[in-house]
Amino acid sequence: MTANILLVEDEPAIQELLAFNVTQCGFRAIQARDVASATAEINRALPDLILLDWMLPDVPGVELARRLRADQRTRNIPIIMLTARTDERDKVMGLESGADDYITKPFSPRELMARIRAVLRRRMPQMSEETVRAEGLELSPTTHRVNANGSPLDLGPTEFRLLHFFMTHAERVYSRAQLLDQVWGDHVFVEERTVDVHIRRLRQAMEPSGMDRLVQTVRGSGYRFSTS
Amino acid sequence: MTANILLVEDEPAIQELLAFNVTQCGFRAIQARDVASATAEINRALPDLILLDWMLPDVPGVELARRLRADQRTRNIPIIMLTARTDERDKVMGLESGADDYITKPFSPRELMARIRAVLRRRMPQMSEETVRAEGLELSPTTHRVNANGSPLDLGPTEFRLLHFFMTHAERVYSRAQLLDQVWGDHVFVEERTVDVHIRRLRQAMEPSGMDRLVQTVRGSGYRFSTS
DNA sequence: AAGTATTGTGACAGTAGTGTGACAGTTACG
DNA sequence: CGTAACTGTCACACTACTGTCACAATACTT
Repeated sequence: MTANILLVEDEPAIQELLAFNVTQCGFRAIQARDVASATAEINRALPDLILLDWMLPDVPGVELARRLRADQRTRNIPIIMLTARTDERDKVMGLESGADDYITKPFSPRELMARIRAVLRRRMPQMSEETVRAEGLELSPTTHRVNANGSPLDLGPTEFRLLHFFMTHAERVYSRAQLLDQVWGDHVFVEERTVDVHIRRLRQAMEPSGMDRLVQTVRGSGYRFSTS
Repeated sequence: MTANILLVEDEPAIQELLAFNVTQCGFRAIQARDVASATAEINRALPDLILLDWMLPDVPGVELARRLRADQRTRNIPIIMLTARTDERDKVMGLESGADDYITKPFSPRELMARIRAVLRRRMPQMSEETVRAEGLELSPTTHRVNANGSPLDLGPTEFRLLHFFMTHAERVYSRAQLLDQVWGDHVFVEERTVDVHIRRLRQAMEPSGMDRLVQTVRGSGYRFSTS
């Protein structure tokens, strides 16, 4: 997964530091010194994530963020704001402009990387519109249908999203909180045990085809979707 | 969650101030005046966070940070650098050495505490998620699975954490008290002999693959995970 | 060799974590 | 509207795990 990351920053020293760290982590760094060249780069090829400085020579970074959010094509590109100001109001403005996260200068490279990864991880699942297949299961996001060994599965909306998430994130264990974040959304206020109930409903729907064994409980940790 | 914080600072006045603030916030303060004693403290028991002064009598703080980052066992311990210098180059150097954050003297106690909490919050949830391998053993925290020469091991939650700790802290002997701190958590009230029982359960699970020999008893001291 | 300290082991009750059925409130849709 | 589907929550059942003990086995001391 070599994501393209667009760095918009005018100070050469910081620009260089960013590029160094980003490439170090296996991402591809695309550099821009101002909003004008950033826009050009975006038009050339959509990046997977934008690291955007607050202060830029031509137009404020927030303004670019707003523009990107207004455009259908760039709406879903995650943005991390890079700002020197620390007072709360600026932070809120940065977020309300559509940034997914922000980080204040001076920043620690480790923290920056952690946030980049977190944002990318959060974004990735919703980009996949392709049909997912695994172990006789076939889930198609576009037609909203699931097949288990040829016979259709009847799932509710939540169970569908849950199964879709599991199939695109197989093997890994997810805690109830993580599943709530990923499947329900990271803002909702729902009991963690609700996850259990939907897991059960998913298993119940998968039981006739014998596929329910794929949804596994990891006691003390959460759940896992696995073919073994 | 009373985290252990190691304070490495030579000036007695600041050392005291740090210790006061840290304990005030419910953390346990471990004090060291130089790199030598800091290293000794780290070897005795791994702290959850290190507050590291830039200038120290024996070795520069950055050097200690680099060393800690190079060692497998201490790689994931968050470090906050404490520095009087404010010019940008020093900051970058401090961060590239692997510090998670830094704070310039003179600092406000509130800011210090905020950073400590932020770093801890960021660190705590993830216990080094990388797959650990040793001698035909393969433990993956993300999938929550253990393989011993290809065949899966069935471990309870505690045995899993115990093995994970051992594999990431191989060769070294740990007393029962230290194991309770590191694997159970430093707040729990549990008999020391309980460790013995879990060691036995771990060995029992590893026995079919012949891996139980890796968990060794050091009479009078504790246990050790070793490949020899 | 006996005596003492330390560790291994089996059993067991209590408990935390999970499965499950039922139900009321909500939304979707004809 | 009225009905059907879906959602979130609860109470209860059930299971696996935990911590502790008593006693056996072992290593060390004198």
